[in-house]
Amino acid sequence: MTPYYLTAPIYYVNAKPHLGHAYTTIVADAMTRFARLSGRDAMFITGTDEHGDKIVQAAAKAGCTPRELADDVSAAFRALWPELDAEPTRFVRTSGPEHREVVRAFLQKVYDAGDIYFGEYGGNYCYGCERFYTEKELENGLCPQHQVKPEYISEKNYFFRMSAYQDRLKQHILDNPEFISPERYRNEALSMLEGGVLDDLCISRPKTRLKWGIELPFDANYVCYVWFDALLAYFTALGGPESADFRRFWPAAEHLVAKDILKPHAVFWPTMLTAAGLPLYRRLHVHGYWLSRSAKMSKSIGNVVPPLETARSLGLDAFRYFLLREMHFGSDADFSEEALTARYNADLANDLGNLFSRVLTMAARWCAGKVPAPGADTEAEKNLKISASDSLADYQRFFADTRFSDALEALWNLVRALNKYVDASAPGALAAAGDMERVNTVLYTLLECMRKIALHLWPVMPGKSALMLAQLGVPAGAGASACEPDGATAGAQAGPPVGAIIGEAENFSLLPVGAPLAPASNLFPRAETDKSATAKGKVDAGKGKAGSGKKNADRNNSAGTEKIDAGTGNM
RNA sequence: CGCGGGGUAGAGCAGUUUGGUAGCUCGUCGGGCUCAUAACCCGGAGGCCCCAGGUUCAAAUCCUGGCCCCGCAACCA
Repeated sequence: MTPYYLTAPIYYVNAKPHLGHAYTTIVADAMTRFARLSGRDAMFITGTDEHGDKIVQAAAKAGCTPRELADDVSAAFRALWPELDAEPTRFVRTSGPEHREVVRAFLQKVYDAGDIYFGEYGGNYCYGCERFYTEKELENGLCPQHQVKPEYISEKNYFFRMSAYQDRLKQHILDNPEFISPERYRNEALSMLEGGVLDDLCISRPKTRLKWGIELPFDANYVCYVWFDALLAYFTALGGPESADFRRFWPAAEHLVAKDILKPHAVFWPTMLTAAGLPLYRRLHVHGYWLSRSAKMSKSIGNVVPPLETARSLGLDAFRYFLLREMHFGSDADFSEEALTARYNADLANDLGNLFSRVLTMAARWCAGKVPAPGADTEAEKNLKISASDSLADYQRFFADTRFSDALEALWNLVRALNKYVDASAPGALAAAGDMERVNTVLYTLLECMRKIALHLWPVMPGKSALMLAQLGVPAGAGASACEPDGATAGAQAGPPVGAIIGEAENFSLLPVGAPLAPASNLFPRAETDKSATAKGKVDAGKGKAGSGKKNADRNNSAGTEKIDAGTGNM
């Protein structure tokens, strides 16, 4: 099996997780699940980055030690992922002993190679902020935080000879168009390497100023700069550069990050690897920000979206679907409850949920609740299968290229085509006319396509995917080609078997005839909005159209949007 | 002239690489259907594709010059 190694960031523990962290981790989880469906031996890691000045400051503010803060926040991150159905294979903490040894060995290696030197750095230092400021950052020569004049101090430090690798890195990016993607971030990275602008990187902090870090192996008076430490967590997760896992997975390494940490990943990290004589990662995937009320989320504006509460409002799977569907990977996107609800109703309730509902009801009525044996295909089936093949192939191609929104849109082309197919083939009329062979053919075609949809959605909505498959009579832990009675994969890593989508876009006879079907389905109950509540209030009027905007006080005022218990979709 | 991204129907976006009747989702208006979650299906309305020049038989797309919005700008994770 081809290996696949995906890293989500190891998150900085200076603050609790927010929507952005949730998004990155869910994307990583979805990519990993997709890699498994595609037949790869996939590993996905994340963790927490716990050293540095900011942690010391945050701890002081919280009235605890850096260790206590790190333990606390790291645990919060770790506990969140299962709540989001994100299942990292491993979770690394940079304050752990294994990581310290990986970092020290790496530092020593680069030091021995002659790429770390002792030098002097001078600059405007603000004691209040405990950091240096550049001339441009100062406001009228004063620290923007404290409005005091910074002191010019110079300090002896260790520097990594990063500038020496600038040209080689630039050439690598030019020679490998997929090394950094999407393209806009590749351009950003290239612009960081233009015209000899790259400085050497200061990689030490004197202990007089900072003690919370990893001690340099060649000078006990200094600790390591956090980024030089943090990036190596990607090694620690594999057991260090001497391990068997490293040899197997590192050549397949892909990183997933948000745009704010582009530079460390696109510039620091590859130059570090080169200096240590190690191969570079394969790819770097960079995504944008979730905006809240069209602005970057920030505590001071007060528009931070809490991930877990939001995820629960319409159900975790709907939340994951929304994140992957709404944001075009790489660009920023706006988050709002309204958009989430709109997406939920339009895509999940109306299109997909209702498709399951109507088809399973028909199967219960006319096929005795079992998968019927199809007759010969007519033009309608042939055309539908051609378009289904296209949709599935597009989905797979886009998903593999991190174009999740395009992928889901392609899959929904199939969902909509199935709804149209129901209308066009009018199974009700066929049944009334006694043409049961046609009814069976139509329903088998629908059910088989629905199974493909459910299977392909597993990376995005693992819970609902399993439920959909169960409603279609596909045993848990079985996929496509599947339906073999081994059930080996069921258990800890429940879900379709590795490689389950291979061949799915071409073969339309994979659903076993005679399998028991759920008698009804209510996967995504419609979420009520103010408007639909109003419309509902005047159903009896006959027309069903909400023409007047009449207000229904009871319905509208209490909660606005009704919350749905999404834990169990019934079947 | 620091760097990058963006400005396309009421909203959100795609299309720009490889010029050729401007497309998708939501919303809106009208119709149909009943297997279904007031859903689904069909059809309509709605756009000087930021502005001004230029190249071309032809420009949302290529070129030049503006205007506006958003990020980033280097010991910040």
